[in-house]
Amino acid sequence: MRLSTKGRYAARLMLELALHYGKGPMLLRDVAEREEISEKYLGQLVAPLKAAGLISSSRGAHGGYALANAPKDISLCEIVQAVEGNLALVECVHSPKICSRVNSCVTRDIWGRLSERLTEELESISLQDIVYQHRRKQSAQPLTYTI
Amino acid sequence: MRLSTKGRYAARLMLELALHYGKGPMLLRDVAEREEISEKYLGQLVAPLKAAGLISSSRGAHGGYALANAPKDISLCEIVQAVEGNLALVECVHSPKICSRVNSCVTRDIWGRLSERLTEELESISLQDIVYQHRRKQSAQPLTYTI
DNA sequence: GTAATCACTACTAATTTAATAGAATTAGTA
DNA sequence: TACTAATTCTATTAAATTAGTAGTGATTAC
Repeated sequence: MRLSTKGRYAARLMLELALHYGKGPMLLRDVAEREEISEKYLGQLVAPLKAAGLISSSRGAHGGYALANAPKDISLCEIVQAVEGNLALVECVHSPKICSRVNSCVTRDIWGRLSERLTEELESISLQDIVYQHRRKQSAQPLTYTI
Repeated sequence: MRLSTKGRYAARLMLELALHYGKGPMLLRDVAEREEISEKYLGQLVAPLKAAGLISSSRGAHGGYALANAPKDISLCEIVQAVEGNLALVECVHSPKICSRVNSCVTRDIWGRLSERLTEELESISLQDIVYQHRRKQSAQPLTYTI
């Protein structure tokens, strides 16, 4: 029950855009370098994020990507959902037709409620929260070199 | 971020054993028939469940499987964990060594806390709870044939 | 001793994941 | 207009995972 790289990388991509918020579009190349993720692979993740209205892009020279809204108005849930699809822990929760047992299957109900709880948790975390936690953690980090 | 058939089938297998609790060992063949799951595949799931101390088995004629403890004393968390391994949403939470960024990566902290919340939710659901909900649902079910 | 049952191991087809590669499109600027 | 920098789109692929199937061996009740 692991989150794939899509969701994980999308979260890191969005964090970089949030850290750059208000400073114009950010190059995908820079995001890729800072997060040590393949630029080409990130290139595939921005499409669904844009389709979901979470980021905007400008092409050509001096182009790049920027958050479509303020960090406080973007939830982690939206980010993960954009790249991973619905967050149901089992497929039958969203696609009842795939199983003939849905009407009698109590485990489906349980997985459904758990999926809702998980979604609520993800909704409660905003990109702004992640920025705060990142800044706090950065300032607590020891330097990686000695003077 | 889906639960695999291992976790889902294990939950259904354990529910059948719980419904049969106190009536001696239950044949895997009967579990397979009632739940419409391949008996051979279920045969692979019982090994980790037994290793985790959740079920006991008796071999030979009149053998079968039974819960090792009362349904109220077995949590859904134990069942899923037995067959799926640890419930971390991302691998680096339990295996920090696989990524050099763990010390500075704030998203790892977030996935870690979410994994904990999910684990708590699963711990709060006992097999007895599932039996209750199953019985309630069964009695509310309309008959599948008309008189 | 034989039939019934669990136990163990090996194999496999299909799907998903995690990319890589390259051509096409768009926009700013000299 | 031509050039360059950037996103956008589509195809391909190697590796890993999933969801089984198959067969043989070990154990026990009768």
